[in-house]
Amino acid sequence: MAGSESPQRAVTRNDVARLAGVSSAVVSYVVNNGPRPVADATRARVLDAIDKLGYRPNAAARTLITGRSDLIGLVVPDIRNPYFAALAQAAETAARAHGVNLVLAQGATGALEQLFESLAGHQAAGIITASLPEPAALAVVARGRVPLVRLSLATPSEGTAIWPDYRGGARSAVRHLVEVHGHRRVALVIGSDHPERGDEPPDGREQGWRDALEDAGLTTEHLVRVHWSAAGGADAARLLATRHPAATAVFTSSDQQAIGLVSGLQGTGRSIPDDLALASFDGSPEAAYTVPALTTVNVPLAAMAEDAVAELLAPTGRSHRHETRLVTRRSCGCTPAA
Amino acid sequence: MAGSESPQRAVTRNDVARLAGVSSAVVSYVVNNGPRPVADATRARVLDAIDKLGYRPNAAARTLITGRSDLIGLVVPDIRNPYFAALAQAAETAARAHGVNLVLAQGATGALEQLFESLAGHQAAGIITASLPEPAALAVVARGRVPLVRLSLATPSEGTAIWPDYRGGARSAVRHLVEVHGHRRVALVIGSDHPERGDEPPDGREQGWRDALEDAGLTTEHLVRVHWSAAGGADAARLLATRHPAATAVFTSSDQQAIGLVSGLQGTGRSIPDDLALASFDGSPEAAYTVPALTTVNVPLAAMAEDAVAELLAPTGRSHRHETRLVTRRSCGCTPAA
DNA sequence: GTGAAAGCGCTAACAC
DNA sequence: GTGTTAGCGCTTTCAC
Repeated sequence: MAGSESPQRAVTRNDVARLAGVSSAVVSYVVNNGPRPVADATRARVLDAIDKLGYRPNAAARTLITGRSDLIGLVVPDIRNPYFAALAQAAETAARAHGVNLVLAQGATGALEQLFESLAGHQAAGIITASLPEPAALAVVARGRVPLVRLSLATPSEGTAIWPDYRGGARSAVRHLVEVHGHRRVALVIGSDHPERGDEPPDGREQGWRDALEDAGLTTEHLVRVHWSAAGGADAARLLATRHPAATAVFTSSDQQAIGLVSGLQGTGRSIPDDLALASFDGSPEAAYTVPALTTVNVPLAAMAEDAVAELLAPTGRSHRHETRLVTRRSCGCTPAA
Repeated sequence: MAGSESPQRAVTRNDVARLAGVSSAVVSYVVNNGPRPVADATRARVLDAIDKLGYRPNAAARTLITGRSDLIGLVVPDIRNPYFAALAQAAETAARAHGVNLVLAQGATGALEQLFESLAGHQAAGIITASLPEPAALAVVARGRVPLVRLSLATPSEGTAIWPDYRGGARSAVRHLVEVHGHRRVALVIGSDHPERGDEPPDGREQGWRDALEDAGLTTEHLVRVHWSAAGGADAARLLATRHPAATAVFTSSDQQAIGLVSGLQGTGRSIPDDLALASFDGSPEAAYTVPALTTVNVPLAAMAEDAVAELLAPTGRSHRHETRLVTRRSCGCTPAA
């Protein structure tokens, strides 16, 4: 349909060299812009041959010799979770901008060793993980000398970490509920991977909630622990009704929980924001389209992902925190901007 | 902290062979379970050496010689879109089950050539795309002999396709609005990548809506064309109010549009399902947590993704359609199950 | 500014 | 059942 090339064998660098009348080394210099200079005329001939032949470098051969591929791994617990989807889109964009490919892997703590093993076997340039790796998984990347950065995980662990200011963000949301809307009893719906065990390492959101309440001389008694998911939020709606009916406002640790909470409130006769003011954490895009729209703490995922990729490609070993920003919408009682 | 291995040079197959007292070929036979048999005792020695040394096969070397890597590409327009996030999670799960890694790429028609070029350079075992490739991109994979399957794209194109029964699914949803809830004027909110141009190739959802209405002897005059997104759905809310105020029910071509529509209806005095019954298409998880919960046509993404991966790994060239299933919730006027 | 050549780690004939 | 060996396509050192 297109031409008459013989597609039997892949075009190699030698074919290009032959057509351009140069050695294969020169083709390499041209393709990689170095490490040796090439005369302009020669370069043009090579480029021309590459084009004519439809030559495409073999990534495996390059990786084999350099010992480093243009792959980086991204590990998230579940890509369906909109927060991780947003994180993945940010990571893919950043990776692409740096000319590297993202290998997507889903997995939770305890199931990461295999994943890391596979990524290391590919000589991945690095791994970004939003799942907290277990020690065995950490050992794998250490042995393979694969740089690792924890993205969006404030929990202390080895390696570099890039995370949002969970504590400050939570504090600003709760402070908003207290100072702007006058709430005195603000509940916390805190996320957990295992709500029944309740042994999560704290990431600052709970502390931020305490900070804001203590700053205002209020008590921090209304706390409910559920999954991070929308289903968890629906659970929280029930728990709040039975255990903390006096709370007039609530801060949820994820937008998904907020969505589930709103859903779970249906048919209970309580509505948001009139009977219960709501602010959450994440800043996911859908927060603008819920009913009512969510007031939420925006996490700068694009900047964080960019930092994570840059860190992998040129490790500095410096962990750092990113500032968050409160976005007010209807759910806290704010009226839409005119 | 862990041991005292010398992590300077990577452990190779030769190191394993030496420790196990066999040749490197035998190590290969053990690692790959073939192509030649190995005595049990020898196998045990090799496995033991692998374990002791922490040997990990070099994927690049293997790819170089076999000409095929264990990578498959997944191309989606935007992973933040919950439909594609769900598709990606299904694809990742299926890929993992087959022992292959997923390279995530985001891109739309017109920007796929580079992406495919990169994937082909990695000797990807195949590419799953949910974005419709332009001819130039198609040429790349053809030249590189990379199997391609279009997932969730019914639009005619080259290669194999796996898609949901858009037409039948839409028809069943609209029929439900008509037959069960008695609606006579059912609007369609159809998605488009370029609503202003309106030159989308049809995928069956529009036809399914027509089918159901024509089956019932109703007119198909209420049609609005907007983006697939929640923002598009909010636009649709406005357009319906001004252009099609008589419609008493609406079928949206994506859950995101339904979410945006519900959001856009706020403050207009019309509520769902009482003033406007709503059914949509996708079956995304969040449809259960909107307010009201969405009646939607469920797309069997897990099965589709499994088929797509299987097709890449052992091409049959057979395109096929998957059945959908209507899930009724509050938005169409159905009451929750007792 | 260009070329020759030595591998990178692995697979799979092929020999025994 | 096991060992020997010839490359896969590329990068880069070292000559010229």
